Amino acid sequence: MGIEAESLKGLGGGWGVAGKPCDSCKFAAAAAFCRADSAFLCLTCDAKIHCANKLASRHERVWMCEVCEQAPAAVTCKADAAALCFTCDADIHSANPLASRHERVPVEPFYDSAESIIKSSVLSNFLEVPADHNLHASDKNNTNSETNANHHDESEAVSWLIPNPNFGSKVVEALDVKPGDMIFSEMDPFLDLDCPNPFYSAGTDGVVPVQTKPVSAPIINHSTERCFDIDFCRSKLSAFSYPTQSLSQSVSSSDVGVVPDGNSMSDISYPFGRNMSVDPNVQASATTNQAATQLSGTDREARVLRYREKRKNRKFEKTIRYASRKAYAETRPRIKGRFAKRTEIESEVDRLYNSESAAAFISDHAQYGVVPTF
DNA sequence: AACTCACTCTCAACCACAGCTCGAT
DNA sequence: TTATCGAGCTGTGGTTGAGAGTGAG
Repeated sequence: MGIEAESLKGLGGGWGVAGKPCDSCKFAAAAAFCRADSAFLCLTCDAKIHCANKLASRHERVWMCEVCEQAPAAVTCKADAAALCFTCDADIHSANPLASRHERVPVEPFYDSAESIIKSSVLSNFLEVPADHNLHASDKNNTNSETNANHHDESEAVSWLIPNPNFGSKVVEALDVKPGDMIFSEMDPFLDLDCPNPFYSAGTDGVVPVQTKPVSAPIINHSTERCFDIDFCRSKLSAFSYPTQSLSQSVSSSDVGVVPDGNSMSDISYPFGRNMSVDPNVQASATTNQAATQLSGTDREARVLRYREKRKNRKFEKTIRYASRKAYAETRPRIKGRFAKRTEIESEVDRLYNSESAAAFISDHAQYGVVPTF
């Protein structure tokens, strides 16, 4: 079981929600749960305790839930590449039919020290994926589209995950991502997962799915055309068993009805390091409102999960909605690639077969059963 | 540096028709 | 209220040609 770089960032309360404190040192955030000791341990304490003797080193340990960081992970979702506790698993994968189809396997315990596993995982990630930071600094001539795509994706993920505004902006800056590269409208389609998918909503034979009318999401702000139509409050993740502190934060930020001014919807969407305004007054007001508009860790987490979900399922290749039409199209006669009337084909065949040259050709090659091409 | 030419690549348009939608009866 | 009919619309794939992009001279 590898630990993704993203999840590593999340260690220690990456969602803005304080992770469960280590039962040993009571200081650092717990990173693993020891079943034998029934204890939550940080990396240091885990290494200290479970490397002390051979018996301790055989204790089964599992990672903390990557979402809530409050409970030991119980399952690993392959689609999300995340280890989740029972609560988060139930909440996330009951959110929509698509999510419920995610393949999940029981989390596998580990026996080495958590720290060494993370180090080796980081090393493998480093070797596996070209280091973007170094890449951008040293190899700006690399125009490989795939690399750029990965670069962009990681930049997106960073923009979602970085809890500290300054840090976030620095990372984005370090990744050499221009503000224009992170236009919200580009990502927006991947955020709103609540639109019904005709492929999954179809209860018929699947050849021609029943198309349901799209359900329009509630509009948050009617006063501006630039309002993005996203209702983060619908996230079922708010039902997580977070400490009341984080819950109240979530409620206060989402339920007080803070009406963003002008472009501030994008401020909500990118609460950290996304304020492109150069007007100091606007900056000041934005800073003042940031506490109110800043999404809680729960909301951000929900958004990231939605984004990941949509990103995994987006398809750039052509999708066939009607297999029967495809079958007909493939068998349909053509003339220079265009569909042709069957009568035209028949007359064309007649013309070919009735011409003198064709008759001579056929008589010469009669034993081969030549099929005319059009 | 600016221009022309040849070549490559991308993408919209075209076609017929089965099957779906929806209003009229 | 339900069933039927028909007009109109949609989507399907291979080929083509226009236009954009690129490199050499």
